[in-house]
Amino acid sequence: MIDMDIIDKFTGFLHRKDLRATPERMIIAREIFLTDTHFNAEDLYIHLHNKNHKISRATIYRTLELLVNSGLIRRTVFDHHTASFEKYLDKQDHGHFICTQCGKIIEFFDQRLELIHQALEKKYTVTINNHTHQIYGKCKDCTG
Amino acid sequence: MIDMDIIDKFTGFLHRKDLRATPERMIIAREIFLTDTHFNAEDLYIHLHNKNHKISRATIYRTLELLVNSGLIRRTVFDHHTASFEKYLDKQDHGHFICTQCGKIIEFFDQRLELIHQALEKKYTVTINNHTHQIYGKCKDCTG
DNA sequence: TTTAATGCAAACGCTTTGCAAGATG
DNA sequence: CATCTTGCAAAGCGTTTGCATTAAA
Repeated sequence: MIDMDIIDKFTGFLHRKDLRATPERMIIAREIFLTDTHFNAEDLYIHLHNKNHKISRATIYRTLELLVNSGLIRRTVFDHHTASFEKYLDKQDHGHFICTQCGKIIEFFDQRLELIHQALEKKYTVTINNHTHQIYGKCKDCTG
Repeated sequence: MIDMDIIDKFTGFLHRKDLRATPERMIIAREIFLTDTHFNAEDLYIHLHNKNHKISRATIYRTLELLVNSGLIRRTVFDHHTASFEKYLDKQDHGHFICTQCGKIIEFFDQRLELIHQALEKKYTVTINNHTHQIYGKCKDCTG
């Protein structure tokens, strides 16, 4: 089960850091890994409360940070205000196309990006840790 | 004079939109185009007050929005909170490398990005309006 | 039983906005 | 003189934090 895998990885991370596997953390991790969308903290808060999991916003924010640090989810800021999160386990690096009309997000991948990064590291003698590549425009349905 | 050019373009934009070329707007536009760095609203506020231009933050935010809409400056959100701005007249499209240690920003350009965008437009039938490409890591001086 | 996590509500930081006073075309 | 813009202060919004209470190991 993929779920189990994720829960295991998260508890492993928590133990290594001497942190506790609380019910709240487990619920949050499980719910995130049952869905496959981009979401923000408030989405998650509402989703959890709809499922009768009364977890505070504070705990959600704190747990999202842990999940980011563990590498299990990725945080992206698409525009100003509101950070977006997505599951990131065993997922290949990708950019995002965001439709400015309907909000749809398309994940895209292009190997040439890797070449651009390599060239950059070489040219400026820098070390790359992470990156974000966001493209804004109109999707197929919203053009016209 | 490049300056004059920018002031002209801005007033042209304002007139087209039936907006007024107030002293505050002219001062802000001039100061932005006298410098060549990335800056945020607060930087600009302080800079203006150091030069004894007592312009309110509200007006700065409102004018920055106009300048973005006119295409004369570009707005980028590097990480959460605080939007960054840069002069964008006659400037080629570029990405940003941001050193997570010292904050230095390197602008980089790679023609292959254009190819990636073309492929994306074709593959998903989308229209691209703009994009941001940010790379985080350590610069030459901060590695080690 | 020690140390960490939760929830609450208040604080935060950047940005936006309502409104009265003032300036522009 | 009609309309737009300014400055102020207050509100907005997402996020973080201090603190007392509760719970994990």
